[in-house]
Amino acid sequence: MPLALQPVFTARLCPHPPFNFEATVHKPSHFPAPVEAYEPALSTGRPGHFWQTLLWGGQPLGLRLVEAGRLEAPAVELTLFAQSPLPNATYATLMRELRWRFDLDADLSEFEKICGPDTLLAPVLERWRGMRIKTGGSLYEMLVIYVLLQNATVRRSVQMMSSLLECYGTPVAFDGRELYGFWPAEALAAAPEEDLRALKLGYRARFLRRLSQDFASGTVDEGVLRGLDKEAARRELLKLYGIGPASVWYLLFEVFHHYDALDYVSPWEQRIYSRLFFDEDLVPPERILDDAKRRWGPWRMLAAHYLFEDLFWRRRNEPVQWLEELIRL
DNA sequence: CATCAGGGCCCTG
DNA sequence: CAGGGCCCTGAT
Repeated sequence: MPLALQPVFTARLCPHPPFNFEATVHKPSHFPAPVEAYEPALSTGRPGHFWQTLLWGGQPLGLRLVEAGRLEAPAVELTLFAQSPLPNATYATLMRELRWRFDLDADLSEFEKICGPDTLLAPVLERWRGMRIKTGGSLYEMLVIYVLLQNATVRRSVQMMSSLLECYGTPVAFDGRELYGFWPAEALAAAPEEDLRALKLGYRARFLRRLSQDFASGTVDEGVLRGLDKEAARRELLKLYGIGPASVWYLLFEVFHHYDALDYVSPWEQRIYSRLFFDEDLVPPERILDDAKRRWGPWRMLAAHYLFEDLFWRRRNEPVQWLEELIRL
């Protein structure tokens, strides 16, 4: 039986305009995991809805976001679900955390001014103006996801994530949704490596165990890392076991919000950027990086994110053949 | 039936 | 710094 959560707190969030709810809460390029759910706005007038679980202070919470205003007059209705009411201080901390995770205070005006006229970006900005980074989970949770992406196809990453959630996650029910709450780092830190290998994680079992142990023993401070500049953060993150340049690239952008974090391209993205930026099959990484730097400067990763997500939104309406071959779901 | 690479990274020489 | 090895899968 899933853990039943009740509404305990509501708030109206006002993002810095312009804001695009749909493009911020839902990233079609991400592999699906049963820790979140998204329902687009319906023609009946029902606004867009987003749900996710949130492990906070050791207990699983539910979060619901509903679009309540867009672009220049943005607003989001937020509801928190829990087993029982939480202290007001916790709500305040959570609101700050969520403003960060959904990048609600970002000022995109310079980005739009400088990059808006760019021939590649202009049509995309037209469609997705106000899109932000979304940090789907805590640093620990995002590290788990990035480890599962390593040297695996999308299908395999999805399988590994499901196995882990079924084994170590907490099923919760709120607002008519059933999702999994993430496990605490302690849970995997204590798990024997054979147990993890039984979930077909392969050599990633060792990475996840070591990372979980490091987080359980409190040797990593996400707050401190958020305060570092990009290069300092990169150096620190590379020290994490099982985390190399490809994972750090994702981290610096998605988790630490460095809009210029396009300093590395891994093979999969190389193929996609080659098509998007040059309409070619495979362009050398250096050329991709140089071109992005020249076009978008300090906003190059944010710009790449816009192009990338736009592609995956387009794919929903009609399959993009070359992309389908790369995804192999 | 083999062999190979896939949204890497560690470790060794 | 280069290169072998690593888990598991689906493609060839």
